[in-house]
Amino acid sequence: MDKLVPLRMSTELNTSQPSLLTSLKERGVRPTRQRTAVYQCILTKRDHPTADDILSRVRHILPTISFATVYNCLETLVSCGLVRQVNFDRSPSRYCPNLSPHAHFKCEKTGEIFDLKLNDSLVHAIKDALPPGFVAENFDLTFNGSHLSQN
Amino acid sequence: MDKLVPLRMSTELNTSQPSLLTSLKERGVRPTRQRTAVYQCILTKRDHPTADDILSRVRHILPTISFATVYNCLETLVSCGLVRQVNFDRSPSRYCPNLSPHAHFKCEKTGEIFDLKLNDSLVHAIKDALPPGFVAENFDLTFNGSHLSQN
DNA sequence: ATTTAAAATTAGAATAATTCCATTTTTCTT
DNA sequence: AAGAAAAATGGAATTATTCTAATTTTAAAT
Repeated sequence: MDKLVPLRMSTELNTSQPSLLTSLKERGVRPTRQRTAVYQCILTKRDHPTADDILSRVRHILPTISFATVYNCLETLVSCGLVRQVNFDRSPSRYCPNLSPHAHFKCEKTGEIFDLKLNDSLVHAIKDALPPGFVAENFDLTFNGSHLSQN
Repeated sequence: MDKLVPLRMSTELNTSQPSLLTSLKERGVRPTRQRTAVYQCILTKRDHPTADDILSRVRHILPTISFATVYNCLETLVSCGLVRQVNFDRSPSRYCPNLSPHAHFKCEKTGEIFDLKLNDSLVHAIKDALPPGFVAENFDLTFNGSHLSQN
């Protein structure tokens, strides 16, 4: 498959959740059962699952789906800009359907990953950190720390 | 070896380059020939080398050094806060001796990685993106894009 | 200077996430 | 229904990194 150019940047504002069908068809990518199921998994439980997590979840719906297919589907969804791939250091990639501009926070105690909304002014300020001659397609902002759940 | 607590955060301002000997001794970590050589390699050619790059460079000085040792040394240097580990997606980790607050920009055309200085106000603004209850030890900001070298 | 114990280095095996490959299946178009 | 293109599949391959067990080096104590 050719590498697809995402229509949206990971840091671009996007309020309306685009439908899978629309987004895939726009690019002549077939909305197969596997792709639909993988996407639904990511949308339903938004806990930044790994490919491994996704495989076991999606197998409840499509018991014979393979690892290779999960990776293929994820690649397609990321290329289409429907899903963001989230990496913390070199741990397994995680997948996130939130397309609005946000950073990621990983709690070192629980391993939980949180989306942190970035407001427009910060997004602008970050882009302004680029000196002349540097043109960015996207940026990633990740935090490591601890999340104090107030009980 | 126990996990070391870095004295400095990756995002903390640090003008004086700390000496290897001082930083290691402060923590009771032995300044071996291998560690010294690995650190020198990273300092000398600041092109964000991978462990593989470092192995071949350091072998000019210590021809028998092993891969395991390079990884061990890098782990120690990172734990001591003398070196930052830089990750872009899931490609091999790169190593950076620049301890001042900076982001990383990867040129998709050339693969080059650039340090981008972050001024204090932006560092503050980024930390302010954390909602109450989130305490970050550090953050990483990475850009992907293209670098237009003006000729 | 020797001895000793802890720490560090080493080579090679092991691990694990991801990608590749060759084949089969599905899907679209005619 | 047939043919062609795309996608899915299982398993093998890849690769960065970590682990392991044995050896060597180091710093400290005698």
